[in-house]
Amino acid sequence: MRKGQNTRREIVKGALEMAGQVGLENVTLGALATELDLSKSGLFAHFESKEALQLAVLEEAVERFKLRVIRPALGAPRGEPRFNTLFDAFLEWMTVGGGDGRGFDDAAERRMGGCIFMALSQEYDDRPGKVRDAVVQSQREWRSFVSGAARLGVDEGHFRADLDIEQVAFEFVGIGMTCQQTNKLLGDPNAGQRARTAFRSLLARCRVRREMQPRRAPRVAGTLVRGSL
Amino acid sequence: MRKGQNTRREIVKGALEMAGQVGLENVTLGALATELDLSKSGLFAHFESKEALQLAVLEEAVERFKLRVIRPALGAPRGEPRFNTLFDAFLEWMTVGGGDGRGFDDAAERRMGGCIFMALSQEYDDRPGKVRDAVVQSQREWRSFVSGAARLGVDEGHFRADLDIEQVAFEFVGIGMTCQQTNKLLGDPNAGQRARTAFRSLLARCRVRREMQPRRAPRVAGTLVRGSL
DNA sequence: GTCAAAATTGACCGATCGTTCTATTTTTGC
DNA sequence: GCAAAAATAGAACGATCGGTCAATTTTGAC
Repeated sequence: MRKGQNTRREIVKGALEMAGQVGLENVTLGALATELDLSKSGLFAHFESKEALQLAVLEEAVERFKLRVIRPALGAPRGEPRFNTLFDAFLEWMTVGGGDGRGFDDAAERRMGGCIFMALSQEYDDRPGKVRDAVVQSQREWRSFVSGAARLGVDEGHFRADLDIEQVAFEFVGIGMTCQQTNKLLGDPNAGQRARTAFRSLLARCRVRREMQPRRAPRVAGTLVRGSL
Repeated sequence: MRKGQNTRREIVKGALEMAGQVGLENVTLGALATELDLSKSGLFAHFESKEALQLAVLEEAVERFKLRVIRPALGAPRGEPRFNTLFDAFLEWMTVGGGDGRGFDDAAERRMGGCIFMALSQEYDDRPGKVRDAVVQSQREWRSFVSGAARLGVDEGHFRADLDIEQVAFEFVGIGMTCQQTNKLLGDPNAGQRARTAFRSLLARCRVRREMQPRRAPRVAGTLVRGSL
């Protein structure tokens, strides 16, 4: 018997979309039921509590992120190529948003727009509970993946040996965050280009040395202090 | 007669603090009244609608931001010193959060923690209305101020003449955003240091040329393409 | 101290919140 | 096609939501 599992998925998908608009905490069982043509109790019967639904939504978001961002990166050769692919996929996720990856519903996709994890980071950074814990874990794992990709760049000899990979991850996600604000809130169509420019700069600092300190006399290759990134 | 004006301020301050925890949209008149030892109707009498209260809260946040970030920067000499001061003040705002600047209530200050505008950017990026419009305007003005500070750096001869000042602002705010997530959500005490390191890198790119393109043979000062930042 | 104006209260509105319970319908294994 | 199981519906719960209104208390200028 599996009809129930199917509707459960539909509920989670609908809740994820709604969460992108009003926030996960403000997804309402009644409104969700109305949108999905279900009775409120029929919907609720699939979860033991609203919190359980929220956790399911987060799980779905993580799955989509893996599908749309992590997997494409893993398909690229280790080192700089994978690092670049990771950023491209991340940027795509940030600007387009994460559809469910099975039969694109473009309209719904555009409507969702933007990275749900950024919203969740803000929504739960002061709200203790299981949902917050899950959000924290997802973001820790994401940073770890980014820094891991940078580490592979070092291992492959593409990046500097003394690269601070966590600093790279820090700046990497920062570019994505600004990009989202620039694109979605400020409505600047150049957000993607700005992000790519910033990433190119980050990439350059990963690759070479002696790029950090300002040089008053650029042609003279005198003693240069090694920067931390 | 002015007693009413005073309570109004108290209400707005309380609402701002509450907004930092649960989001501006979830600030509830009842809960706010309880916390301030007021009746719900007595509280509500000071505003024509909840939206008016929200706008007042946003206004208060903008005032605090000006007091804590903009003003210190304007007190520094134009150019690189002001640019540096701006970042320091911004970072302080991001990590400590914005108190009201009159008699520090440290407890309340720590409780608030973090930049309310980041939360608002997420909360309203998909929620049309006057509040969203006000949030957008505040963030546009903020970016404009940052890029203006960078422009002064160019004018003063501290920064490159061909500097893309909007790109600088883009990356500037990105550092702050990641810093907040790293500090508040992930609980990493090194977030501030990471942000400072990232800023030092950005600053270096503002100051000098020829830093963008990777060089396979660093010692050879061959033909170098000028990067956009 | 008086008295009008301002500030605040408390009761109440319909709507909706998450949740529970008991039917009723639909699906599925046989 | 039948019975058991699963899925859905409907009504109702107390609580709270934003908002209104008449009544009351507090305030401030004279």
